[in-house]
Amino acid sequence: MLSTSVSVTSRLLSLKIYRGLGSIPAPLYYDSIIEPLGFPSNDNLHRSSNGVRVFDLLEGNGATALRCLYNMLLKECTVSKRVDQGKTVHAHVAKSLFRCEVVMNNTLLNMYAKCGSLEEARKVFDEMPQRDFVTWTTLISGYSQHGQPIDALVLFIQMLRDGFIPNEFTLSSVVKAAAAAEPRGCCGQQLHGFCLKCGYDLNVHVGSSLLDMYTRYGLMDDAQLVFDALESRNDVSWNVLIAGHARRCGTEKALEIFQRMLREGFRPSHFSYSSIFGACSSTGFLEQGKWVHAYMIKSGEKLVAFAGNTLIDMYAKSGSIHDARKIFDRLAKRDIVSWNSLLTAYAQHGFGREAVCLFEEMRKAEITPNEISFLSVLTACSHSGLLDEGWHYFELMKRDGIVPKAWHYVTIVDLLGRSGDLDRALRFIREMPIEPTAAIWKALLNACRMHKNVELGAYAAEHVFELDPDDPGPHVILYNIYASGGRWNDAARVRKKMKESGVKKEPACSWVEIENAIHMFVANDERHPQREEISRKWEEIYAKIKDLGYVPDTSHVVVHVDQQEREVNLQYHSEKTALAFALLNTPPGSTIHIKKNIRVCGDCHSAIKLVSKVVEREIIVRDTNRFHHFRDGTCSCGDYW
DNA sequence: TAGGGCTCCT
Repeated sequence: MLSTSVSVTSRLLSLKIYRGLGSIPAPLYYDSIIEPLGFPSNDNLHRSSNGVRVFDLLEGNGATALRCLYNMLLKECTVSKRVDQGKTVHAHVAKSLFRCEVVMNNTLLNMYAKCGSLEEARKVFDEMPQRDFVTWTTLISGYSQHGQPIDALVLFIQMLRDGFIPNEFTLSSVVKAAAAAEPRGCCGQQLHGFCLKCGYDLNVHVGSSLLDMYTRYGLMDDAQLVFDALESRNDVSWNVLIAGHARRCGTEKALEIFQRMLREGFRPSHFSYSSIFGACSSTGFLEQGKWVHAYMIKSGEKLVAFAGNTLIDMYAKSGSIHDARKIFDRLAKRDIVSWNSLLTAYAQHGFGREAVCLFEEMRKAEITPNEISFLSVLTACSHSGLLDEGWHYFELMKRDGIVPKAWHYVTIVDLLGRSGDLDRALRFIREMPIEPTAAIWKALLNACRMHKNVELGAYAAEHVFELDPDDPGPHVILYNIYASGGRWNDAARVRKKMKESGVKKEPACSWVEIENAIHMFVANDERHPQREEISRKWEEIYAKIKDLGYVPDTSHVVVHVDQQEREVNLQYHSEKTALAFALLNTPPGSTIHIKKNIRVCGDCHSAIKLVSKVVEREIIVRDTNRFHHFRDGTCSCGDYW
């Protein structure tokens, strides 16, 4: 028996499994193999990078050493997700005296499950002569962690039928599966009842899973109840609650829980920071986000990619593209998401040249761009009108073996549309190997609006209405195309159709953040306490920009009323009111940040360009698509958005 | 030998 084991060990070594696994540190050999066998500590052993010397020492107890070796190799394969090498170890285990051992098979099953090789894991499970509750739990968590929640739930029911008793490990995985399996079903609540009956509902692991499940269902009060009842809390339970509120745009609540977490003496991790920064960026709470960033620096937390990437996104989405770059430069170690975050930021701000430079820098650093990197650089090219560069990267992407997805095609249609070559854009749509999506037709529709092509615009709009009938945006764009061409009958028809189909234009609103407070404005707002001052300020600005040649473009008023009334209507658009308010309440010379829930209107765009010149200030407007940097009478979008 | 939180995307 002994000689067989040793010979398997030698064969493993001769198969270069050890070497193929890379650097298993020598102390690990000592801790896992040598010490349990009672060998004395040996400095040479610690320093040795050559496993052979270690195994020379093991000949005295082959079976135990071999079990340790298999466990250690499988652990290494699991951690480094090297399933191919795991299969080689599996082949040896299958021929060994351990092949029927439950624990050894559980380890193998775990290796496959963790690597996401669920078919292999299932095969091990099915072929096991004996199973225990760990066997069931391991496969359930494998399914749960790798996007097969229904399989996890089915297996859980089978487990119960076979008479196995689940424990806190099983339940935390199965609750996670329930949260992913259905948007808001009763299955999760039934499971909660089951956990309660088993006495696991207050356990920190099961409780955190339940808490997460309720936040995903949107049942925040239930989540809070679970959290309050937990018998103990750790950083994960706090982070789950913070992340839950952050995901649901409950930024203020997320910040409040974060502060409570600090008060109760828990140290935030990069998960906490990442959730907070993500929440601040999606809702535009820049000042609060900066405060948390400052706290992070003060507490000595290192800027790792995980939180740093969200911070890049936060600064970029708040309009501070230069701060986003600073964070990127300070990251000790960057991953692909770091590069993509900054690329995306440049794309959203219309910094096409910078995006192209960064993309090249990335390739020089031997980082392989993925489909998001290409999407970002293509979007940046289209937002800056870099037609040739855009084509170049589209071809490069295909050469690199990345199959373009619908959103890549959108950017190319946008790029061609922007250049004014609408026929080529249409030809491109007809020749693409995928079925055009609503977004692709929307890109063409938008180009038709820009270049005032009524016929093609109507054609593109028909496709959009068919594929995405509920989006009010395209109806408004088609209305504007007809209106700006003076075709009021057609425009009225679009309006009638909107009414009949129940599609409602989203009410426009703009907001500014001044000294930690968000001020929101809607068109013709009569209720604002400073409305008279705002109105006077705008009239003053209006007179100045008129002197510079501003002519109100009344085609942007989506109501067919007389010319004078249309001009008046235009002057009370929410972005103009927000701008007047910001001018009244911020120091001269400072940058003004405005956010809008829909696309900036064309007339406001022309007006804000001139305002930036008149007041000599930079004005940054974020709408649903992108950022506009207005400075000295021009906009970074080059009037195409 | 098994568990919970995970950033970038038209």
